[in-house]
Order: sequence, then C-alpha cells, then structure tokens
Amino acid sequence: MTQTTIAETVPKNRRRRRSARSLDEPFRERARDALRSEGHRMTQQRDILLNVIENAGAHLDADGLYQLARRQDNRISLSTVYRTLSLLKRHNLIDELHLSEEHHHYEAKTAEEHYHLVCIDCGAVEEFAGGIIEHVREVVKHERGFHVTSLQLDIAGMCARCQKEAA
Amino acid sequence: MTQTTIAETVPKNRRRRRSARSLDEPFRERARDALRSEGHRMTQQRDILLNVIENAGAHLDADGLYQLARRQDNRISLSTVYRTLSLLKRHNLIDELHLSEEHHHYEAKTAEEHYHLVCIDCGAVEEFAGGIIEHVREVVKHERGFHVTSLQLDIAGMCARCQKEAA
DNA sequence: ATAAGTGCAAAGAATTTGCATAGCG
DNA sequence: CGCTATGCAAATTCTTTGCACTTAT
Repeated sequence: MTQTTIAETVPKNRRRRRSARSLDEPFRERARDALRSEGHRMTQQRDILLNVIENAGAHLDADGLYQLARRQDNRISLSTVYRTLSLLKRHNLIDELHLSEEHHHYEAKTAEEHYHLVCIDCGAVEEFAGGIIEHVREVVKHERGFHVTSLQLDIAGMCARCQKEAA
Repeated sequence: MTQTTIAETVPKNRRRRRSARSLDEPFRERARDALRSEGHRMTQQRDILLNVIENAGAHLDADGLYQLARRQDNRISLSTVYRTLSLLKRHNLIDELHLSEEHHHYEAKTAEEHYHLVCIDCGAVEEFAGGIIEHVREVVKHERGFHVTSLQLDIAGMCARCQKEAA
C-alpha cells in the first residue's frame, strides 16, 4: 500500500492569529510555548521535528517524520523522533491515528475536529469535518451517560478519483 | 489498563434463524460454511477457535483467544490463532478493531453495525449502535463521492459508572 | 554546572514466515 | 495418498529503553 498519503481537503490557508495561544496559532509556536512552560528544553532536534510536523501536509508515521527530519539535519535519531512524538502526545499537541490497521500516524492538532477517509486503492487520506459527529457525542452522552474524551472515526473506501479510474 | 473488556450492551439473545446463511446465523456455522466453500479444511484447531470467538462475549486480542482456546485443547499454537484470524478477516467473518492504541482486537461480525465506547478508567468496552452513523455514510457519499467500504468509530471516555465512582 | 535530552545498540511486544510434519478429505 | 494446515523457532516490524555522552539553560 502506498505510503504517500496526502491531506487533500483541509484548507492550508487557515487563519493565524498572532497573539492568542489558541489552536489557531501556528503549531510550532504553540508547541514550543507548551513544552517550555512545562520545563522542557528546546533542542535543535525538537525544533526540526516541530517544523516537519507543521509543514508535512500529510499524516506521517514515525519513520516518515524521521526521513524528512534527517533531510534537514542528519544528526537526528529515530529514538528521538519517537520520544518527541510521545512527548507531544502527552501534552496533547498532536493526535495519534490508527489509520489503516498498520502502525501509528501522527498529525498536528488543529482548531477544528476532523476525521479521515482513507482510500484503499491509492492510499490517499482525505480529511473530513462536519457537525454530524457532534450529534454522536450528544447521543452517547444522553443515552448512555458516557463522557466522551476522544472520538476517532476512520472511514475506508474508494475515493472519487479511483472510482472513476476503475470504471 | 485492564484487559477484561466486556461487551455490555448488545443483546446476547439475538434470534438465530436456522436456514439462511445470513449474518443472523450463528457465527460458527456461517464461518464453517464460508471456509469450506472456499476450499479450506476444517481442522480441530479452527473448530475450537470458531467456538471461542463465538462465545467470548468480549473483544479479545490474539493472545486472549489463544489462552481460551488452549484451555479447551492445548495442542494449539499462537501462530495458528494468527493464521486463523487472518483467514477469517480475509473472508470478512470477523472485524479487526484498533481499540485503545494497543494491539488488535477481534470480534465476530454481527448482523447490526455497532461501534465502541471504551472507558479509559475501567477499560470496559460498551457497544453502541445507531442510525446516526448511516448519515455519516450518506454525507460522505454525497459531499465527496467517497464510496465507504468500512467505517470504524471508536469513542474513548468515561463510562457512567466510573463517573459516579469518581465523584 | 547540572539535569534534561540525545544517539546508539540492544531489548521488547506483536505479528509473520520457513520448513518439516501431522492430519483432513 | 496429496495437499493443506500446523507447530516450532527464527525473522520482521514497530516501538521502547539503558547507558554513556551532549547540550540547553
């Protein structure tokens, strides 16, 4: 299966306010602040990784991030990638996805919740947002008294393009 | 995290028609038919595993199934468990779940689609069905032309009981 | 200076595979 | 009997860890 997964649909030109430390702030800054404020140091390796995560418009796995990071500075090790990812996850700065049964993929946390459409043919990952999911949260809350902290929705199938090509 | 995950909500007393090879038929029979018709043999190990999968009212991982199976007949190996699971998955007789970030869990395919509420406190897995998800399929179809073949929704949070206990 | 962070290589966990043999059809 | 499925142990894949060394602060 193709490893080159491309986020096709979430607009890249998301507005970036300057002041607030909200989710709308650029990922790198937000992450740096968060880590610093928790007493972590900002090493060159972390800096590069934050960059890579911010700019890779895709859902990458640890090794993918490693390859990209090492292109900027090869003094980085896979362990550091894993350790950084785990740190970022602990601080809720990235999401860990279990997309296509395989190993983990990661993405910077964005302002809006969104979910994933994985094409089983070309491997592309589209993102998809919508208020429908809010209903799910509410239903679960009211019918079950279940308090949702994280919701993961992953849809596999065939994207429009591949359907056409297959026809 | 607790390994004892219990399906609490899908009714156990699901009606079982005798004749049709539909999803309403008991899992073991359905699976046996399907495998046989595809030229696979019915070994003692497979028989036991089908039994275990049908009766374990929980979402078990490969090792869990292995332990239960081995209790019935210890001439079974973990490789066989994996090979059987992969066979069943290939024939669409079971679902493979990526529940709580960890390794894979498996469950017999049932008539009705359902999703999972995993309590991060006690580890229990509730099942949850509802037409809301059908909407999601439709939206994705109409807005994106994306043809859904599999949809996985996993919700983590705190179950009603644990919320009370925590209070 | 000094504690947090790193690289490396080795350990771990989950899963797969090669090969000789057992056993279904 | 012939071919599929099994057991076992070794190989793979992804991820974590121990330890001596670097490096931010």
